[in-house]
Amino acid sequence: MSLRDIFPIDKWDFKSESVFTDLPPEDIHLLMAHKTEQTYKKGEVIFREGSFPPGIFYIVTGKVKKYKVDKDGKEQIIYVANTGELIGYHAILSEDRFPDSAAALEESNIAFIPKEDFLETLRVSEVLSRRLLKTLSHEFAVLANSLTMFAQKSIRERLALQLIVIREKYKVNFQPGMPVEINMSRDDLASLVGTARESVVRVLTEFKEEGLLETKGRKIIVHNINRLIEIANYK
Amino acid sequence: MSLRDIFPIDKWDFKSESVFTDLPPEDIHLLMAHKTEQTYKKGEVIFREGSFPPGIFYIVTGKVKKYKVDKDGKEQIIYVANTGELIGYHAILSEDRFPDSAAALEESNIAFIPKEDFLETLRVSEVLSRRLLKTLSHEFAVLANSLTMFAQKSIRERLALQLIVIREKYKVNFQPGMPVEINMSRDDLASLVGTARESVVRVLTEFKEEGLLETKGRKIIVHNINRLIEIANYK
DNA sequence: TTCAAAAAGTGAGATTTATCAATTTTTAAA
DNA sequence: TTTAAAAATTGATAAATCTCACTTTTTGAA
Repeated sequence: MSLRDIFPIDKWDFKSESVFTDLPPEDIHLLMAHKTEQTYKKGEVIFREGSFPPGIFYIVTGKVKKYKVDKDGKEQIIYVANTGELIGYHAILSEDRFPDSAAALEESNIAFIPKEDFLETLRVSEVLSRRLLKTLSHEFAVLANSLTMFAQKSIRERLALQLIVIREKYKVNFQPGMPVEINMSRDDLASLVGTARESVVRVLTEFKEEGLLETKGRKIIVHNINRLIEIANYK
Repeated sequence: MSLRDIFPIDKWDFKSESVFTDLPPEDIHLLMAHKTEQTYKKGEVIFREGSFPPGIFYIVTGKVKKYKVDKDGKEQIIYVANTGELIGYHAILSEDRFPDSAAALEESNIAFIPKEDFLETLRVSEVLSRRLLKTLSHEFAVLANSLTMFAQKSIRERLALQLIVIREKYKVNFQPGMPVEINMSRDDLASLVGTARESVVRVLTEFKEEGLLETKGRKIIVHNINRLIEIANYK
């Protein structure tokens, strides 16, 4: 039984399908004409909110947090993008600055595609344009869900929900029955859940005491996802 | 001096410019070929989350709340759409059900455009397609801001911010110096701020005592928007 | 205009969450 | 391996917010 059967993961994940699905080879070629690939170390910033976008980024491998920093320096993670996802296109499409920052959550391989190539491909490719419209409107649904979660759910509920969602992203070479290790700092988890680090730790302790998960160092291994789904209290 | 000079209202409002700006007359004609117009009474539902989208809606006059209802029946307003805005297109573009519900906040005149006409216009009109991409990516920035607000700001800050944002939407035939009356139920305000009605009332009372605003029945008239901006504590 | 229903407002107490100040554990560089 | 720095954890207390029960005011239909 897949998670998808018991939890609507698509409502919390941007990537229902890749932006490049069904993209004709010639479009891909045009898009990739001047791409450059670069490795970002854990914590390294890929782009910063408020700066002008030089192009878009494709996550070849790794994970990236998209976040905002408020005037007091407090960080809020908007979304965690995974291998195969495109980032940084909102700024170019809206003809504005980056609305958020992006940093590698782990060592990541990221391809850079110059703005000109992206816009040119968009101009000629109806498929790309259509796919971006689909992606962006799906993202709207995901953000609307997140927004409602932050506005209405308790920290316990939010942490349960985010553990379910983030766990999916830590499934690499996953085989059924194989344990999934969530390897995320408590500070990042707190920023994802929208709370203080101490509160995350306390609820994690509760979950441990209830036998829902175990920790190995900073790593979290979920044992009872069904119960987490119940706690998340999501219709 | 306009609000725009002292507060980044665009970061909180979807409508930086209309989706129909620069749309060639022939595209408009195609889009409007089978449009029907209908009046919705205050509170009347326009579409409901989870149902399949028959088309898109254009607000000719009036205001519409886009909201989600959670399993306990609690309502969360995602966004308040105003005269001139298009709603309901996310579901069609994402080939999914409506991600949220929409209801009239006041008596509203709303045009319905069948799905087929919208998709056909999108197929032939590069301008429409491009404009929707721009609109959707701007919406992303707005929702990311809202999300951060819910996750990190106090109720006092959130209410101050939403009063600034919502007040703009109640400027009809506005002349400088003319008072703007925000005519919104405390329940809707609470749903917009993500809190309980009582908390909204209490903070409104504080604001009144501090001389920032007055109320006339349910109507709110802001007197000191600069101070509200300070309280909102937004960079 | 009247008046009943709906909405707004108030108070007290309970609950949740944040903050601060530690202590313990983990991580990664030498 | 060792070990210092970083990260995680814990406890106590303060602050914010919610909930419930109630009163007052407003609204809109008759």
